[in-house]
Amino acid sequence: MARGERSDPGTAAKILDSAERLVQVRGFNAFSYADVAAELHLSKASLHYHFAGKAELGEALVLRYCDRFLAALVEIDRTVRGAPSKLDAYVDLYSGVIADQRMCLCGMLAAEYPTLPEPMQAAVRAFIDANEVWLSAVIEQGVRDGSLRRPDSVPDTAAMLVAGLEGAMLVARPYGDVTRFRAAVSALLASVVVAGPRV
Amino acid sequence: MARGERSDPGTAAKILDSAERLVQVRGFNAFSYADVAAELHLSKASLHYHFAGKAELGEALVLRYCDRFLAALVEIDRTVRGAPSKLDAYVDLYSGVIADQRMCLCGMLAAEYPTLPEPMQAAVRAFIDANEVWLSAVIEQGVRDGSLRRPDSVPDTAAMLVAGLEGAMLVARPYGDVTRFRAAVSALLASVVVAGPRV
DNA sequence: GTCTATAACGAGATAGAC
DNA sequence: GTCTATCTCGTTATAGAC
Repeated sequence: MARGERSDPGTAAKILDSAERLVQVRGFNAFSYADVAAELHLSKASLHYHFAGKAELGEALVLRYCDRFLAALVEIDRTVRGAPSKLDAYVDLYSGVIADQRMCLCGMLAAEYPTLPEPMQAAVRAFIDANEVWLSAVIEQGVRDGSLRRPDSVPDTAAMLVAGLEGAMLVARPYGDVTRFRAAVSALLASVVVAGPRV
Repeated sequence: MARGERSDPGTAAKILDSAERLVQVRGFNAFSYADVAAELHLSKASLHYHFAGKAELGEALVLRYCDRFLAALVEIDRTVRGAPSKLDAYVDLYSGVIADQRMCLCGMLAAEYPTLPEPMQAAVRAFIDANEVWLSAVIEQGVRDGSLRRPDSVPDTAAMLVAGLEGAMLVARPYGDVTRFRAAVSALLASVVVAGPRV
């Protein structure tokens, strides 16, 4: 179902799946073509056939990740009505990632940012920007209908939520479970949700 | 003035200073003995004289960082009275780090956590635990005297603040200035501080 | 305590056969 | 499209002179 992949879509997608997991767990600088090759029982040379170099693989990785994430946000807008429920659905996107012992791909890349090739850097910024734009719209909606409160301006509150979620994933990693993540996120949501029950 | 360093304290401290900066900017996996040696105009072999291997250097690095950070928390307790002012002083510790274009050392290491030698992993956990314990005490104090509100339980609110600050540093990195950091932190503080002016 | 020299290894990448 | 073989480079680490 992938949209515009060159050559054999099956193999390229498998390479992206493997590399994505490795980057989310270890980081872009701590994974290698050899790791992916071993996981897929391929040679390193085959990887170079599909992705010319690590920079190109990394760029494809982050572009696909952003596409999927933004598509999930569109899907939330399409299927969920209330602002607090939209926030819950948004948090669930992150919960699903950390449940796998992974870090958000773009959060990991933000840590490694100064070492990344420029196209990857640009994509990471675009991911963060898009998250803040989407959250700002949700906050606006919730403030209008009284379901959300904002401790500060709308964009600053959106920035707080992105930072809080990325940070909650980061800080939870050393403990290897979702408990720490849920603790921080519970307080974060409580600071913006007016009445409704928390998840 | 360093406390218990082996051999020449001057050189060892310089190595730690250089390595610390490199890890905070690039990450533990993306810096090398060669980088430190070049910066200090020393040979790689000299580094091995002071720190047997990268694992030992990394452990010394994170232990020194934790010592300093915890000492700064003790100093805040000694010199600052009100809970909101303590929070401001706490935030300033982070602001000083990001003003240098650095990530919190332990935040960076949390991202790289699965790839680290075990002694470094344990020190990262201890850093996070200590931060949450200290913040919990500040929140307790502020709730008692009415200067702070807590959106959730005390430990969960403490976890939110650690996550929010680490995440704010992480998310600000791609933009190379403190603006994004201040935005998220402004909203974060506003969600717990009852009345007083924000910094 | 610092150096040069080098070992031993793994990384990213390419050539060319099949 | 995948392979084996190889190249080149950077990495951590060690030996031994000064």
